[in-house]
Amino acid sequence: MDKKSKSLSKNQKIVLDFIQKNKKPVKAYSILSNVQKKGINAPPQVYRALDKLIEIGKIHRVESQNSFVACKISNCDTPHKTIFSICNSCEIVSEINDPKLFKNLKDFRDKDGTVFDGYNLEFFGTCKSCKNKQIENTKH
Amino acid sequence: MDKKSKSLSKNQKIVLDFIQKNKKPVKAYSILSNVQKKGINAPPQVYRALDKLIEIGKIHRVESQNSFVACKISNCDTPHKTIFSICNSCEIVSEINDPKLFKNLKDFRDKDGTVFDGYNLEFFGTCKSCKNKQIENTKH
DNA sequence: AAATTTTTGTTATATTATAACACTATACTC
DNA sequence: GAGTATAGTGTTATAATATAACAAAAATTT
Ligand SMILES: [Zn+2]
Ligand SMILES: [Zn+2]
Ligand SMILES: [Zn+2]
Ligand SMILES: [Zn+2]
Repeated sequence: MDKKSKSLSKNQKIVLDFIQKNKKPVKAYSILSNVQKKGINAPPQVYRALDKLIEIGKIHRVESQNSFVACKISNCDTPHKTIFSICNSCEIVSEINDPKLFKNLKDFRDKDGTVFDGYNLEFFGTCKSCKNKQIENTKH
Repeated sequence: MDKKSKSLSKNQKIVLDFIQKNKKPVKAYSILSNVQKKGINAPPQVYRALDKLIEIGKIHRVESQNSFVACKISNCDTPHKTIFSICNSCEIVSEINDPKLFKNLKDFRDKDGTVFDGYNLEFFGTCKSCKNKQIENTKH
C-alpha cells in the first residue's frame, strides 16, 4: 500500500479540499481563516496538514510566495520534483509538465557527480492574460 | 553606467561584506545581530540592503531556506536566474554554473509560447562530505 | 542652488512558522 | 482482543521572518 492510497485524516481532508477549490495558491493563514468554521482553530493544525499533504505529493509549496497549491500532475506522487511558472503580475501559478525538462533535471549531476533527490524550479514571467491587459492599457 | 558599477552605500557594503565572509547562506536576523556593532540597528536596514544587493545580483536569496548567499558566478549580473544545489543534511549551498543547464532554462517556453524573464532552480541532495560521514557512521 | 532620488534611522506591526504538552484515534502485533 | 506503537488532534504560547509608515539626511541630477 503506497502513501497515496492511505486515507487522509479529517484535518488533512479539510485543508486539501480548500486548496483544491482554489485556482491560485493559498497562504497558510488564509487557509486557517477559511476553515475555522470546520473546526480548525489554530496554525499548527493547518501546518501539520500541509506538511503531510506535501509529503504525499497532493500539494506543493510555492517557495517564492510562501503559498500552497494542489498538484496538477496526476502522476506527481513524490514531493520535491516540481516545476512552476509564476506570473509576476497576477501571481497565478501553473505546474509545468514537460517531459524534456523533467529529463534534463533528473539527469543533472554536479561536478562531483552528486545525484540529487529532488528539485524545485520556478519560472517567472508575465502570463498571457496579464500581457494582454498591459497592451490594452497602452492603447488608451 | 550599469547597475553593477554603481558604488554601494554604507549599509549595503556592511551587509554584503558580512554575507561574503560566510561560506554558508546567512539569515536576515543573523546578519542583523552580527552587524549591530557597525551601526545597523533594525530589520528594515538589513532588508533594504538585501533587496538592493539582490537587485544588482551581488547576492541571491535561497528561497527554501529564507537565507542569503553571495553570488559565486562572476558574470551573474542579473538576479532571478539562479541555480543552486542544497545539502539536506548540512544545508550548505553551492551556486551551479552549468552552461548546458543555463541554455535549457533560457530556451524554455511554456505551452502558450510564453517567454520567462527569470527562474530559480534549487536541487536537493546530500553533499559528498555528508555522504562520507554517513558511511563512517554505519561502519561502527 | 534647487529639485529629485536614494538612503538612513526609527518605531511599530504584520506575516509566517514552530515548540511544547496533554490527549485521542488508528493501525499493528502477538 | 489486549497491549503497544504510531499518527493525528487541540491548545497556548512564542519564535522567526518581513514590511508599513514617517521624518531626516545624503547623494545625484538639472
Ligand atoms: Zn505536482
Ligand atoms: Zn498574470
Ligand atoms: Zn549568481
Ligand atoms: Zn552536507
